[in-house]
Amino acid sequence: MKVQEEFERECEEAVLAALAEMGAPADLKIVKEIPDNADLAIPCFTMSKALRMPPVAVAEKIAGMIETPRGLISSLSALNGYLNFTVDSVPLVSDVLEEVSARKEDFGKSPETGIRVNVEHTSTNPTGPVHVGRARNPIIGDTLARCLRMRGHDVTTEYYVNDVGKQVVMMSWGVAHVTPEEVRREIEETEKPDENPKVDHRLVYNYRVATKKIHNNPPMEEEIAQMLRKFEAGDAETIDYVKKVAETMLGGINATLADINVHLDRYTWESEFIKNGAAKDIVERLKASKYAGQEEDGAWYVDLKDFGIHGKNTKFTFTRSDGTTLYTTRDLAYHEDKFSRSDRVIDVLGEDQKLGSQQLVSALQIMGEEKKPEPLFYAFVSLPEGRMSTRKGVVVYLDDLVDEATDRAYKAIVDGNKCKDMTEEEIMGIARDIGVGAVRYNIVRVGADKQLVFKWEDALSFDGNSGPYLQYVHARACSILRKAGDFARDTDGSKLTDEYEVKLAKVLSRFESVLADIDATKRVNMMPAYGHDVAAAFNQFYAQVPVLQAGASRDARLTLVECTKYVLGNVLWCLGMGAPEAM
RNA sequence: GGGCAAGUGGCCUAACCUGGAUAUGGCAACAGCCUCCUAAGCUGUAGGUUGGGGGUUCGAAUCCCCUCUUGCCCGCCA
Repeated sequence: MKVQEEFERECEEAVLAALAEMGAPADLKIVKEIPDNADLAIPCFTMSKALRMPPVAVAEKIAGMIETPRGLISSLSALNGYLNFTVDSVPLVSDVLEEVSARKEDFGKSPETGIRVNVEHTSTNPTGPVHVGRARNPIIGDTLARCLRMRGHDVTTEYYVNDVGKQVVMMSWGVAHVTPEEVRREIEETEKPDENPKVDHRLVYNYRVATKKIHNNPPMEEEIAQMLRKFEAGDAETIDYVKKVAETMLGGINATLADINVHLDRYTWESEFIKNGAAKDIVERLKASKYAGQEEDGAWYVDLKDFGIHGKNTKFTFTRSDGTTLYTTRDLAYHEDKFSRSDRVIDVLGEDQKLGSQQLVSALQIMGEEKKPEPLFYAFVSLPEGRMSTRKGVVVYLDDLVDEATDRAYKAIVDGNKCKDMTEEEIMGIARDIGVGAVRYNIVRVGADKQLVFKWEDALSFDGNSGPYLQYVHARACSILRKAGDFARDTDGSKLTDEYEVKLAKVLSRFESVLADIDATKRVNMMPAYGHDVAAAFNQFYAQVPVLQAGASRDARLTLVECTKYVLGNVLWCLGMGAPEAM
């Protein structure tokens, strides 16, 4: 994308030269914007004071001093105090097409940076299936990881498995001690039973029966407490048993994640930090700090009031009164572990973790750790009835959402009679791509810090600003290329001067800068927005400009179509969505 | 009580970090467009005091203060 940069440089230089001639101070700042009605705009408000002229007059004076066309600048006009520059589209379009054609599916991908980035996401407790309220985590995390890979970073995605604590111990107890008969009765008593045969859905019933049996039953409570103590003491048998149950549950969770194209590179088990003593080391290091203190009954804490922590209690407790470690203590050990093998550590977390994350950062600082995790928070998805709760049955499972979306996509394909030449298997594959695409897109398109109310009609939307809208354009482009057969690539921008052709090429050229923005801000919702821009520009082009019947510009247009296919294919890859060649 | 985040046409949403022109799209509504490359599409119409109030600025959806509403948090839980 040399031409765009060159163009911007030329504009800037021309303006600076004009300003110098007008006697403006040399350090005058120039602001550059890219608006809709021009390729580059420079507002003249800042110059107004220094030159003692109204902005509108400044703009007009400068515009009068710069002769166009000149280099890559094809025209310049002054309007409302702005200088609006237009680029010579011919070299620009040629440049875009050449680069995309040369790089193909690597277009937008940066050279390897060698920066090791760890993206921890999902990390949901292995005590039940993934529901839509939590689905934002894997979707945002996976999308971010994919974008960072495009940036050339060495990315590892990672799931922190919480296989420690009362919840998982109860869960394992339930798996070991609850009989099938008890499970059957529990299901019968449930108002809206969960019919899904996957393990993660089934084991929830063992967990529920266990909770009920243990409640108000002192001998059993003691049994659980006993297990917990053994666990904390590092008893390998107990830890391994609980881990095995957690692994079973995780199998179900991973199947769900795989369905939405999310694969984790690595799993780290919380229990490791108890077994290998890392959590104990953290305790010793924190105890040695000047912020450390001990309650009368023996619990240790660090006081974080000097670290910007507010509230009625600024103490951050890191051991129980009996000296055992807490979740956050182990999380500190985990972060040290991640720092030891990464340059950047990104934690995708629910907004309920904000305070915890802040405390973690402060504790790391107290320990003398120089690196800081980069948290990425998302607000919860709720239902119109309120907050999601498995217990209250106010819940939509991700498995059910994906199934429903896939079914609807299947019907749309069959109803649209678009499957005459397809096998059943092909139809199913496309339906899955579309269903999953709709679900992922719908969640990732909204800014992470925005509260989201889940509505089936939105999640299952296949038109307008939706995942399938982008996929449809990909399929359309593929269809044209299929029908065209072999053609000679033609990147000559002088053959693509139609307004829609130029607009499309300009949109394509923005891909790399979108990736750079996401790298810097972690705002993954910019990717679906960009994809929508590409798709919309293509659809307009498609409606206005014939390709196969284009005569002399046929090859050039086919090249533009092919470039769109590559860019959109890469966008869809970043979004973890399939790119169907027909739909 | 304190802290953190969000509030944008009937509904959802973009731009907010880094202040710039007439506030981006979509859904729903209305009116058009398939003898032509996939109508999951395209074109047009209508719909806004960016929750409210103050301030900074030549200029505020964007920054600051106040206020209201909503969500999240303030465990020797994970």
